[in-house]
Amino acid sequence: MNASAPRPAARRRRTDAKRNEDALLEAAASVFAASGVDAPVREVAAAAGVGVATLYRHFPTRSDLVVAVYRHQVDACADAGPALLASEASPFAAILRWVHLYVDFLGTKHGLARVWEGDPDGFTALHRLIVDRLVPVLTDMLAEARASAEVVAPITAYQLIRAVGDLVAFNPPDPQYDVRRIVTLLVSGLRQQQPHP
Amino acid sequence: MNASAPRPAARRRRTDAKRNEDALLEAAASVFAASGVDAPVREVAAAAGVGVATLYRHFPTRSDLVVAVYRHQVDACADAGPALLASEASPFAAILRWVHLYVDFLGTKHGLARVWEGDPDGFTALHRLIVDRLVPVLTDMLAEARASAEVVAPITAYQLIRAVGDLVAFNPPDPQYDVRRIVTLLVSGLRQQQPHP
Amino acid sequence: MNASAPRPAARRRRTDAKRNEDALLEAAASVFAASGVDAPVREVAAAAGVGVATLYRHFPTRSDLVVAVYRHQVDACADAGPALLASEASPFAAILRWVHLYVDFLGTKHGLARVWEGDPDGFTALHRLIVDRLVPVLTDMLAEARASAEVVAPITAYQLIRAVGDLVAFNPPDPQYDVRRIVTLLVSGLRQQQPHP
Amino acid sequence: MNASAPRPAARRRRTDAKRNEDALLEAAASVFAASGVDAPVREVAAAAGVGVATLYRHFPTRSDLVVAVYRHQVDACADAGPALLASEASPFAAILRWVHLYVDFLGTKHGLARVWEGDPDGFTALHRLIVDRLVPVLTDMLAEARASAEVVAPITAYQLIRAVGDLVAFNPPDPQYDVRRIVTLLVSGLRQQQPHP
DNA sequence: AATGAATGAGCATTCATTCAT
DNA sequence: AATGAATGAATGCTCATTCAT
Repeated sequence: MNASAPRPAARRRRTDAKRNEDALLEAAASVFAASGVDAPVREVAAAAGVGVATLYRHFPTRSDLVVAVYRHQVDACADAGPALLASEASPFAAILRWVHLYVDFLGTKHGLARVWEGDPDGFTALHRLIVDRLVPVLTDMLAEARASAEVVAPITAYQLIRAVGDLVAFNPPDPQYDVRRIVTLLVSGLRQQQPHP
Repeated sequence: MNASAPRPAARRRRTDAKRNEDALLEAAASVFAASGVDAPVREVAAAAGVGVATLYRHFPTRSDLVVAVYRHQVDACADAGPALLASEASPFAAILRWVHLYVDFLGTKHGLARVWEGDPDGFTALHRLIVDRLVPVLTDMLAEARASAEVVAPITAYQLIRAVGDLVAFNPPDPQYDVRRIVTLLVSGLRQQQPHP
Repeated sequence: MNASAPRPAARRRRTDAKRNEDALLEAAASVFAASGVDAPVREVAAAAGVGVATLYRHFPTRSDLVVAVYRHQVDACADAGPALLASEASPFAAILRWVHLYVDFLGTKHGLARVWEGDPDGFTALHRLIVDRLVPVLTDMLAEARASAEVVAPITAYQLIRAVGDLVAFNPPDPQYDVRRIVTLLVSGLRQQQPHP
Repeated sequence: MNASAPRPAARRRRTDAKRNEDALLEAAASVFAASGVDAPVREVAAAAGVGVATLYRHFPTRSDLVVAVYRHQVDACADAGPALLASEASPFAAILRWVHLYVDFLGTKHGLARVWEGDPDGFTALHRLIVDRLVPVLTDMLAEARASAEVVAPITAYQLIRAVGDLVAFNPPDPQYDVRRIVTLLVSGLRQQQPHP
């Protein structure tokens, strides 16, 4: 036995634990989609087929769980920004596509709007994650779009991301109300000089 | 017994009841502003100086209370539509002003975003109230703005009102995030042909 | 109807509420005796035949309940001090009798020792009650006993009361260990000059 | 296999196990002092740098751990009895000194009062240890003191040891309440004929 | 019509103990 | 022999709603 080959027992234990963590993440994603991020922790644990304490072991606070659930998607979204800038016909087109990717990410996650409140309990971590990863990406895209004069409205990336979050957060798929259309409306406003209300 | 001369006792009864109802409405408005529309009913009853059961008598569901609290403001908002259409420089300008009046109304009411969810428990009534009173007003304003080609985006009044609600609902005054600026951005998008995302 | 004859409904309500409160006090006394003052609140509520929330209504914190349970007995104990001073053959005899009344009061109350810890959660109120009501009584008795030279040890009433509490707190009736005998031993030490350990 | 030459592997195993046990004892002593003997077992295991199951292997019950932690000190205390009898000026002086050694031992161990309860869960073992080791020592000392008529109160060693335990158990250092003074008061009572309460 | 006491379900969290590796 | 992940029962507390007076 040597350092590069850990004992099977140890590795297996970790494998099982990882399996549980994955099950929790899947369960949480599903439960959050169905019942919002405020769903009872017991419900998540039950959906994952584990005890509540197991959930607490892996994710000591609800915030940790929420962040873990969304981190992958946030990362993918962040990575897509530069790619779209390169592939789309114009910076504005890239922004529009990127914002819709962000909408995909926010998807069905009810209750996520609380992320933007200064909630001391929970959502600080997710708030930070989004701000840290997505705001810089969109900031760059907006800068390019301004350089080409496609975007003229004095809106920051933070404001736009937060607004989209609000628009999506509480809207499950609804034939009467197509979120994408509204998000497109919002983004298209970037091309307008802003009137005085 | 005849309608024009109720017995003094009965009249007194009604007077007291009205007084209670008014106290409840004031209390609810204040509590909702401070703690959101999810605030405990006891808190509202206590603020009004009445028992909880009295609250329930007047407003059997939370939804009824919410509606009653906001009906006056909704009415005022509805009435302002035609007036703005007459006084502002253009239909678009009128729409912009009117939407900001609506923002004023939504103002400090945390948690109001749930109005748009298909919440069976509450909010159905407020949803209906807003749809019944405000959507027609904004529909007319949009029609005029389209007639003058100021507005070209294919957005319905319902969609716009709902979007503004989402944008405002969870955002207490925050120096980092000025809701009005975002709402203006959204409205200014009405003047743009909508791109395909 | 006049002020001296409240409406039957109101009075009856209060009567019922009082009945519940009494039931809770009895239940708490019994449960505390059996399982200590740390016993689950649910257990007390169940023993009283009421819901937990009813318990919380009457006694918002555990501390409140504990104090309420013991207040009557503390009062009785306090009142007995001067009476014993008058009736017993000597101040020392009165002290001895009084301390044993205090032992009766502490009786079977397991877990009560925590009263003396600086427990921020709970017992501050009971601690204060005992200090406020009993310490002055015993202080007077000790003063008289010192005046007649029966008591010479430099011990304060607070120290003695606390010591007796410790001796009794965790000792349910046990044939192997008679608390009264030990308490008597402690009190009889008051007549001795204290040696240097 | 023979006793005088164990295989190196086996010896190594035992060495490791011993190391773990020592680490656990040190950790437990420290944790018990800081958080009382009720401290979570995980805390002890973590402080020792081992898994909880390792703790359970070495000390199947909390009681076992408590006893192991305190055995050395109990032994030292027991040994001091005869020595003091020889060195002090009188049997009573020896008793007083010895009891204060016992107080030193009980020292910072919060929650130890439960030792005297008939706790089926834990503490039985520590109870037995103290009874087995210390009671005989104090019994001898009391016998000598009675022989010289210094002690006249009919108290057993068991009762005295238990009383001192109760007095010390829940009293962390507190300027308002000096345990040693009270213990001295108790011991000095031994020189008094006991009054009838 | 008004009261407010009572209810009990619901939720977050902790901890002792077991067990597969 | 050691590990530490998993378990789930236990507990404190809150809140919407009902109901007898």
